[in-house]
Amino acid sequence: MTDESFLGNALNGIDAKGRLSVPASFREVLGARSDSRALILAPAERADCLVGYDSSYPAKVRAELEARFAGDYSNARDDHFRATFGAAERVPIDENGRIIVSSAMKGVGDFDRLALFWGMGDYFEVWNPLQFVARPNLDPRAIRIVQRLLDARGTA
Amino acid sequence: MTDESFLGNALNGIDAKGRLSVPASFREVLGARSDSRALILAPAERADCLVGYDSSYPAKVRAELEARFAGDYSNARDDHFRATFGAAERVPIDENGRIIVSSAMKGVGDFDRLALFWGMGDYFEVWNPLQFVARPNLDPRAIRIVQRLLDARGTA
DNA sequence: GGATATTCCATAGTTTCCCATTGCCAGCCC
DNA sequence: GGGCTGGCAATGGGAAACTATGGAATATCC
Repeated sequence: MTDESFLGNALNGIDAKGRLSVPASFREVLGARSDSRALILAPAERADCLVGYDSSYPAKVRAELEARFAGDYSNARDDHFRATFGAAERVPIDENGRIIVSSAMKGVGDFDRLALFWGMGDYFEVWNPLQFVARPNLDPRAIRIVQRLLDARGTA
Repeated sequence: MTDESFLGNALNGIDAKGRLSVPASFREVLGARSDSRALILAPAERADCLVGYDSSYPAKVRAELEARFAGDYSNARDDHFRATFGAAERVPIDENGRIIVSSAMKGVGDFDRLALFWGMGDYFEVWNPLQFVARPNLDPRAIRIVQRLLDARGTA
């Protein structure tokens, strides 16, 4: 079961083509959960970052939402589905373990040239590292870890 | 289970002949579900937009409606069936992945020159993007995504 | 015939694929 | 221990393939 949790973190570059390497350890977890050839990216609920799941996630959420809104034929139900599915993307992972970050997702996460992967157990987050370290109330040890990754890149 | 959920979005142009490209990712889902050479378009129940699904979906909708209106022999029930099935169209997808938006559907969705495809999991919606962003109570992140797409098209 | 629709081909901009390079870490030998 | 070596992870670049879209050519209808 330890295989199936997203742990740890990584700071990777986004190149001119929008390509971004998914950390090998996360790819392994993705493979253990469903299919390592793709992942799901979506805007996070409460922060300007992205969340990533394995590709079995949409089916799960669909079942969940359909149960929750059974018999509900309201606009609220529709808007909820809109926010859930239309704003998410299925992103294929190439032979080298990379994905391409669409411009839509770049906008949502306010990305520049770096992307920080952060394990969250059942899923993971992808941050602009500068937004991450600027976040108030976050554990200072976490911030120091990222600060060190940034320093190792030679980027202030 | 391959991915059979409609995820993500796309903003495509409607040309002078009423031609409209169906996003490749949606065509893939259509193919995985039934037939990628056609789709069903219908007026949405609660908004001035269209809903689209694969050709196997009407059967599912019928089952759903019959359950929802079981034992209901009202005019409302009949009107609902009229709106659902009579107003729907089976639209062929051409070699280049395009459909023709009939003038009837153009009226229903109040389309101009752009069409926004929006994934809803089990189906998808097609909007006039301006109507979409003007919609109250919709997740602001979804609206921002569309706003960015509109900006990328230049001020149209 | 004229207008409306349908099929076919052309193209520009991306995206995808493939291969090369770099750097890191582990293990190993001397 | 120091340095060699092999494997893997991350990244860069070029070329092929594909998407979205425009226009021309052909068919269809009144």
